[in-house]
Amino acid sequence: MKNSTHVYNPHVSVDCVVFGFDGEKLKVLLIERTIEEQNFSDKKLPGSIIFEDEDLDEAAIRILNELTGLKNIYLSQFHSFGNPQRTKNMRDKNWLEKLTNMKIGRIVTVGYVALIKISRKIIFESENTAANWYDVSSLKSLRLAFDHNEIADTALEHIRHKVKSEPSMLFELLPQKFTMTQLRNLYDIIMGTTSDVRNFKKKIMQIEGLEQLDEVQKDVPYRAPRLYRFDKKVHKKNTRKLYS
Amino acid sequence: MKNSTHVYNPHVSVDCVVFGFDGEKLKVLLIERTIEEQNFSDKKLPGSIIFEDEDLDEAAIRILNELTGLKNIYLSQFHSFGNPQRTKNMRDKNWLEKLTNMKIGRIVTVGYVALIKISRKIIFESENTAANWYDVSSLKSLRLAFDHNEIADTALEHIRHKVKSEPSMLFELLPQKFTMTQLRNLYDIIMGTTSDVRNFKKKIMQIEGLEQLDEVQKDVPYRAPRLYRFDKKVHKKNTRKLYS
DNA sequence: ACAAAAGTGTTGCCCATACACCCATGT
DNA sequence: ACATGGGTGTATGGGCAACACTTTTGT
Repeated sequence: MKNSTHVYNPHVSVDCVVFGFDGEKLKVLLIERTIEEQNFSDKKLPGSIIFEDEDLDEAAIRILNELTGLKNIYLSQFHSFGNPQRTKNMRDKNWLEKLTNMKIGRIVTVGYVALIKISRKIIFESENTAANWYDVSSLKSLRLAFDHNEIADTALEHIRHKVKSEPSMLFELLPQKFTMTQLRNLYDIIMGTTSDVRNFKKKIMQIEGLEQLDEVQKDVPYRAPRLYRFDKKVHKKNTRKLYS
Repeated sequence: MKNSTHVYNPHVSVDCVVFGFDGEKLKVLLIERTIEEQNFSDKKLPGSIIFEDEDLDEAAIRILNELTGLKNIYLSQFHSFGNPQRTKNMRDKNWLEKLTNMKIGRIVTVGYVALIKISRKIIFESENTAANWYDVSSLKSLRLAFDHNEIADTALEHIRHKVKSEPSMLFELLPQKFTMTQLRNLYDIIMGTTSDVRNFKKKIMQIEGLEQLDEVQKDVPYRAPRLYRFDKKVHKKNTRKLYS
């Protein structure tokens, strides 16, 4: 603090790791980045430098809204990344400076996890950005821009922990009506487990607000599975002092 | 991103919530802030704007080292705070600008929890700062500078969660040799529980590396309690795939 | 002897796990 | 009829919670 010549203010950005679930695989939303001069293309996490009068949560909400058109997305800040080297790669740096019309020295980024229902058809083509879902399992073979591989890995760790203390967050990834198998698959993919069918059902049905419907899935070439839904309001009402 | 006139770079700081335990109470380390012109005095968390080429973790290490002279302190980043209003209070703003000799618009801060053994005698008088331990329970009646009450509360929440998944972090707060009662008190204060003496011992003794010594505490006016110690190396060696 | 805190085991209960067979549907 | 995945119940063991009396030491 005393030697203010050492003090420096970086840019601050928010990066979002957006998870989705297609019924079988866990997905991440990545933005296609093309650098035409170099005939080069890769992927990055959605993110943006924060605006002048914007809170961090607000910035995350804005980024997701610009990208998907959706509001009321489940968001959870998980970690901040400030390694001075993280924006030093020349390709990344040039790309950023061209995009923002600013000289970029250093960026500290705040990481957010977002969970969205992949079922909602979303317009992923805002002006100059294209986004696509990628299997989480394919992440290790993708070289994302900046330190986005590290950020995505940390995000995965984060939701793993969070599912344990707050399993109801799983329903943010499922459509309004879903089958028990989908729910169990989702749980197992995130947690890296292989749950027993019967035991899983017993345990998960303890969650307030999760209820079995008198309805089955249509158009399946085998015995139609029953559908379930999750009522957030019922859940919140009856889940006050839980999460011991 | 498209409207770069909205983009703005704030300062980035790291604030540390330093916890200690004196055998009975959980303590936080607060810095005395005096504004002589106004004959005013209050407290704040230790923190600093990050240096130009410094990672966030490094900044936290530096802050704690400048404050206590210690190295190898347990550190854990827990949340970032970026509300644009958080540095808008005039008293805080003037104080900051005088201290840093810079115009301060906005500060995004990254919060760290630090755990230290209160037993080590520490020099808390670095040049112009004085720091003292305060009971965590007294926090709600103290009006800290900036949004430091909120930061401290979030830090407490954080260690509460963390103790559950990683109870060995409790030993960071205890002296090298400690009694079972101290350990249990510490656990109960953090978790807000009142554990049964026998059950607690059974459970906690499952931790690898925690061992009972053939030694008792001296100079107590009642039956001398036995001492325990925690061996970090033994713990790490035998605790690979745990924390399910 | 008394005050103050330390130390120590057993039991019952509940929850988590393990496990196998029949059912419904489409081809 | 067969292939595919859906759906269901019970028995067992381990871990957690409840619980009370004796020991040590200083005054």
